[in-house]
Amino acid sequence: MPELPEVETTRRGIAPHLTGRRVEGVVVRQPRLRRPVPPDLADHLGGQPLQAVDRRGKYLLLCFPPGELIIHLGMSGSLRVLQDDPPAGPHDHLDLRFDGDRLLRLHDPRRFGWVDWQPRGTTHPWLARLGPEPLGEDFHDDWLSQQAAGRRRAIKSLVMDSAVVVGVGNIYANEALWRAGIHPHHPAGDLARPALMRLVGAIRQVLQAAIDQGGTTLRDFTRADGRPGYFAQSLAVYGRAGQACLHPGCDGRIEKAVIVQRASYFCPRCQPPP
DNA sequence: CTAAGGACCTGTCGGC
DNA sequence: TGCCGACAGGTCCTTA
Repeated sequence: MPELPEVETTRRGIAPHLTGRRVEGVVVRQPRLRRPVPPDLADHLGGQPLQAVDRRGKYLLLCFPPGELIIHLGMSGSLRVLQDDPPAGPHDHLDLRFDGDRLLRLHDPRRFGWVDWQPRGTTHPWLARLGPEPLGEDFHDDWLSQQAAGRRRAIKSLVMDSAVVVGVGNIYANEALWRAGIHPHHPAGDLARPALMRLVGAIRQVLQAAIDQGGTTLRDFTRADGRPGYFAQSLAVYGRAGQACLHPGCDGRIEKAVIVQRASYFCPRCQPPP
């Protein structure tokens, strides 16, 4: 479910309801997520005020004075802010109860998400390896060129590598490559500089547009307030196999192929094979 | 070092 | 209508 725009939408949805409030209780119903939920979460969080909700790539960071609670939503996770204490349903694995009867509830049917504690001043090993934020100033032409140089792997695989740039998942990788006119299977190291420049711009544009529209709702993604995101209607290639390419004047039809184990959609005319 | 494949889970959808 | 396999937004770890 969540790529960077969905995580950012979630962050913006929960932060205003919880920032400044203290944790009054922690309920773990299912500790077996992708990694085990730390058994001592309540010791870290109890009585602590939430200072901010930050995001790094697709990781949410709930910041408290002694450290940060890291939450990754995996494929199917979502967070909701609820009032009072409504009954938990299936797959409601974790609750954080805050003052004012606010409840932050983690729901994750596939349990690919995970939660961990990071003491203040330390960096979790998984966060330490992350590349630049796609919407930040450290993600630029020089960086992508340097990362692509000498690499034989498919460009789609490269931009989905979180050490290269964070937050570009399968949907938005497909969309950005279409916008940039690059075939997803093109060897990264063979791409000319102008193509890589277009790709940097396209990644930025597609992610920003998706954030502006509240993320993409496919199947079970809903925002923290329960409303859907609207970017799905803006998808140009993802899920559009067999349909007409949306580039003006192009008479191509979107094709689907599996590249590096993931569904890839592209226009064979706008994105010529290498 | 690089790149590909497997693993972790459940729910949904299409086809027979 | 019912069953079964394929597939789904992620990413770490192992293997070659």
